[in-house]
Amino acid sequence: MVRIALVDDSMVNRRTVRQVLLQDARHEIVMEAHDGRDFLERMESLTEDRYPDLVLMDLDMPKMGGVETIAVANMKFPKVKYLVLTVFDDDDKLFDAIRAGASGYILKDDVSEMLNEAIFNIQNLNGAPMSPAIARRTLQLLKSVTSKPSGSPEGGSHLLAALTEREQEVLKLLVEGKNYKRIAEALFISPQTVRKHVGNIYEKLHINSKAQAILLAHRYNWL
Amino acid sequence: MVRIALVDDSMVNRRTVRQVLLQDARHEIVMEAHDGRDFLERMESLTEDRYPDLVLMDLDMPKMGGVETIAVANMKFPKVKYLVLTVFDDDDKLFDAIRAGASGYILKDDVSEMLNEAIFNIQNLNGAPMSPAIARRTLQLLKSVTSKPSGSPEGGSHLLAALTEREQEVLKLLVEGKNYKRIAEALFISPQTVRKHVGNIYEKLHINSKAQAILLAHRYNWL
DNA sequence: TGCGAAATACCCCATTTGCGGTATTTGACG
DNA sequence: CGTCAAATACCGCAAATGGGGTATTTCGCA
Repeated sequence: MVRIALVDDSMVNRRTVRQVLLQDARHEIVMEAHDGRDFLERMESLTEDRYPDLVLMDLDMPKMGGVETIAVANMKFPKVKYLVLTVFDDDDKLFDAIRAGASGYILKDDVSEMLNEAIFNIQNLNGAPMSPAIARRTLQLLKSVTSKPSGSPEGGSHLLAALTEREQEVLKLLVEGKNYKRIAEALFISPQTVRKHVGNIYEKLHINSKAQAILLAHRYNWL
Repeated sequence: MVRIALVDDSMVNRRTVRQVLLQDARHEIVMEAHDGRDFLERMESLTEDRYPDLVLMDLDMPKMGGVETIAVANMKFPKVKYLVLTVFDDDDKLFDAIRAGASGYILKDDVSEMLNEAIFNIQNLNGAPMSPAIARRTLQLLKSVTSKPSGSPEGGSHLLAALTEREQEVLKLLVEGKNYKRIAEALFISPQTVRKHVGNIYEKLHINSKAQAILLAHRYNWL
């Protein structure tokens, strides 16, 4: 069963989507929210085992829009996937949503044709479903930014190279905002070991806090 | 009718693809070539009205690879669409193919399931069909080259607007990696007050650590 | 074969942070 | 004048973090 949350301010839209969703018996709607704030609050009141697997998110909502919501939710609930369902097909919205961490982007026009397939793709193939028109824009965007930026990470790459592979793995998770315990869980090692690695990393990079690690990582584009 | 060309050095592959293609009676195979050079030569011997509408292109071929071929062909025959069919799902190949002008990118594993649908998308919806895994990579690439086009303070700062001016000042210093004491010094207030502000900020942004604040700030380009 | 780098794991301790409160002052606005 | 939001400031406590160690195992390579 795929546990799904709907976030859309229009009840009519939710109703439509619900109808399409429930055509597939493996889908289960476990939450409905009418805006981003509402969604976050509902999530925060849940234990992890009750989280949805997938959130279908409208973009244009009062109080807190879809992009901001995805950005925040992606940090707090990184295992949950976010699929944008919207009427907007402009580059800015698409770009923002992708940057915020959306796993897919589907136009409402296409919902009835491809929503269920898209959910299957996200869940089982770890794919990134997009409406055809969106896919096309994505390629164009990707092509247009393909100007080979001059900011080649020369100063930083040699810094990174000073780290062992394991240390780089740890750093990556650290930069994602995870604490020692979560990093330990992700790497199947003890939190103590993580702390040791982090200590070594700090020494090699000449820094002394998590905040500085995140800053450095972003400055040198280790995203 | 969609006029289609197959370019693949393996006859077995061509045979497989042909079989899938011809399931749809609207498809017509007008050319088969075994590498890029072969394809270009055949194209050059044709009058424009005999060009294919769509070329299914393998990437790994002797003499002339798919990427170079697409790049050249796209210049010489700009009306023809190029759809990559390959076993490679690595970023470099994908990136190169898109830059060269591919209209879509499908993994050979997915051919039987989505090739015909992909062709329909390209022809009729002007879409850009991709295997789900490829779509995912595309999004990641797009995200990684996100250099922020223009400072759109409107785009995603809905969240930021929820903060008071003072809170925004505090957040800025927080994101620079300063601890409470340093922030307090910078703003000529007590560290206790800073902590209070930070608490309020976290509540408004629905986050709960300095690391998340830094991540969010960078995601929205409050650099 | 033995050395050293890397990874693992644990210890102690001081500081920082997140989170729950309460309280006072100030300024804007009806 | 009352009130409400914002800014200021403090208290306490538990958890997370940074900094200083030590010890064991593994593995490549000189």
